[in-house]
Formats: sequence, structure tokens, C-alpha cells
Amino acid sequence: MSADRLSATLSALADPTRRAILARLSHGEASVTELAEPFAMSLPAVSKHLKVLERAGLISRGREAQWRPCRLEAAPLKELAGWIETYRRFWEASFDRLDDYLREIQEGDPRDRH
Amino acid sequence: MSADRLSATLSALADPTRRAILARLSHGEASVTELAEPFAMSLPAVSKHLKVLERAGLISRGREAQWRPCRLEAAPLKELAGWIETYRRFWEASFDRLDDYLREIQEGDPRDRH
DNA sequence: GCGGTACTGAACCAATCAGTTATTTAACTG
DNA sequence: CAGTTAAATAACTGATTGGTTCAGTACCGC
Repeated sequence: MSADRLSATLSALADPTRRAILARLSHGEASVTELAEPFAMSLPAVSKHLKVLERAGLISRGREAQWRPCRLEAAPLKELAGWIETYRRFWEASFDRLDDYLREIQEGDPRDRH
Repeated sequence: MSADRLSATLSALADPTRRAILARLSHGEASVTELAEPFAMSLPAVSKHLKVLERAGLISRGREAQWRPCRLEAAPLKELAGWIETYRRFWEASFDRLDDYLREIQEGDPRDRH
């Protein structure tokens, strides 16, 4: 299902290998073999992870001779940060005040409506 | 793979149905049938989505007679916001300055570190 | 041109996912 | 008690995921 951008970003980020790759790229560009080095998996597996990240717009790839240097692209992360921001009030308030807030905006007992 | 909390949060959020459920819950508690109402899918399907959200800690469920009211739990969102925050500098700088920054922290040509 | 290095693509596999229908549990209602 | 409503569970299905191995493509250096 769901080919929307946010879903693509989130499911790309849902894998720890891919998050580690992004963390590595936050220190600068890297080739595929460099990115693969820390992982106990084959190169084609890493190549697939990179393709997922690329399709989500989280990385871009250049061409330098036989190397394909990857670099971080932050736009989808910005979008995600924007989405999550709409929930900030739910964790910023103290738990007691959040409780109050929830009770306040609540429409009432489920049995009462419909 | 990976049962770590962040991965669980992200893969739970990667589904638009589940994000819509969270959005609904941000307006207050709701029962399962209420949550299911906007979707063209069976009730068990929604029940499964709720289980995913619950295992990720994004919702909690109470008991009121035959209803099981769901409420939003923001802690995992807070954790996610914290994680994404480490990448903020990559989208906050103007693109040109980001380019400069990337080139600056880059170790050099991939060929040099073979 | 040949051999090595960097990477991608294709085919395959097991596990998980998102949905279905049918059944079951639990609680209220008359 | 019987009947109804709310929700979960079970069993099944098709699609997707994350990994593999093996082969192919592209570029460099000798």
C-alpha cells in the first residue's frame, strides 16, 4: 500500500542498518564498499538498502569512475520532523497536565455518541 | 529484524492507516469501532493495526465494559523527535552552506582511503 | 586487451505484513 | 436466560522484505 512520501521515509528509516548508513553519511560522503564495511552482510544486501534510501530521497548518488559516492539528503527528514512536531504538545506537558488536557478535549464516554 | 524501540516506532508509523489512527487519537480517546469507522477495511484489520501501535508503545488501551478505549502515548514520538534532531543541521543550513559544510567535513576522495 | 576492483541485477528463499472471513470471548440488555 | 454489541483470535492468502548466491557491467591500471 501507501506510496506517499512520509510512509516511504518512515519505512526506509525503520531499518537499523539503514539508519546506521545515514549516521555514517552524516560524517561525509562514502562509497558503497565503505558503507558496507561495518556490516556482516553481503554487498548486494547493502546495495539494496541504498536503493531503498535513494527511492525515499534520503540519499543521492554521484558517479566518480567506478565509485558511486553516496551523500545524505535531509529534505525527507525535515518533512518528518515537521510531521512529528504536531504531536509535541503530547510529550512536552507534564504527565498530569497531559492527563487533564486529554480529559478536557475528550468528547465524553464512547457510549454516549452514536 | 531488529526489535529495538526506534525501529518499532518507525515501522509502526510507516503505515498511513496507523498514522491516521494516531491523528484521530490526538483529539481524544476512542473505541476500536470509532477508530475503524473512517477506513474501508474490516474491524480485525484495524484491531491488528492497534496491536502494532500498542506494541510500539504509541497507544495504551483501557477497559470500560465491552469497550476498549485507546489513547495516544507520546513517549516513543518524543524519542523519535530526539533522534531526528541530530540531523537538524543538515536541513537548517541553506543548501549552499550545507554543500560547503559537507565538503569541509569530508575525508577526501574515496580513492585515497581505498 | 586482461585482470582486478566496484557495484548492480536476477533469481531464489524464508519470514513478515496487511488484509480477508469465520469463530470465540466478554459484557451489557431486555 | 437469549440476544446483541464490542472486540479479539485463528486460519488463511498474496504481496513485500531482507537476506542469499551467482552472474553481469563498468572502469581503472598494467
